[in-house]
Amino acid sequence: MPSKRKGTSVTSEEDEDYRSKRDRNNLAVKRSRVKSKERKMQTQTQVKDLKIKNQVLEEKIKNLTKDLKFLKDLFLAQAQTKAEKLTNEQLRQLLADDDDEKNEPEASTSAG
Amino acid sequence: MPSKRKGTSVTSEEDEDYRSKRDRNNLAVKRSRVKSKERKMQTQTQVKDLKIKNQVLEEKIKNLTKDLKFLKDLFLAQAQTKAEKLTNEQLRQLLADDDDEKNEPEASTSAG
DNA sequence: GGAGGATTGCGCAATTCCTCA
DNA sequence: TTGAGGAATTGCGCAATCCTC
Repeated sequence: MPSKRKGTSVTSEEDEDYRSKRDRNNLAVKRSRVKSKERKMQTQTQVKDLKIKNQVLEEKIKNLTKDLKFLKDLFLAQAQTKAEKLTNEQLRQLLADDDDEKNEPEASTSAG
Repeated sequence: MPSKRKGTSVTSEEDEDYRSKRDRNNLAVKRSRVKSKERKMQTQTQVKDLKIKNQVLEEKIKNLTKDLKFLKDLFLAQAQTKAEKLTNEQLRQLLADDDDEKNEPEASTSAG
């Protein structure tokens, strides 16, 4: 726009440089903030999702535990009734509450 | 032109008001941003925690499922071997895969 | 080695939220 | 209930810094 020469030339040139630089930075700032906001929101929905998933898993565990207890009781009762070859001790070992363990229950007992 | 003077000079009074107001707001802004940053960080750790908890639950489910299968097989084999009063059909019902169900497995069958 | 976008702390101003007479 | 006044939040620009090519 201003085709100024010498005198103010350096200044106006610097001004233009400065301005365009600022403008570019302002755009960069906007981009950056949009991105930041997006990330923020997405971690929030992530929290929500994880909480839900968590509940589902808890529920599943509840059901599995219940089923397991049911089967254990059933099995125990039947075995007892039938007076299997397994001794009570063996049974107890076999059915030891392994719900809290991290390892395979089968490995915990080694019946000869 | 800034004509100061006059203790009650509107200008200087307004200036002071303005300044103190700005200063207060600047502090508020700082507080707000600190809080915001804290919240941000805490939801991030929350995500991390939830992910870990989730893994633990998954693992637990894996183990429970395995235990359940083990017991089912055991029970089934034994029942079969012993030729229980329960028919195969009844057994099948009783042991129907209820892992995916949301209801109590006991209710699904009414053995007489 | 420096140009240029990305981040970030900061202040301003507008707006929103909150409280209390 | 209302509305005035102050705190909190938010969009925005500046400048310093970080980061990368």
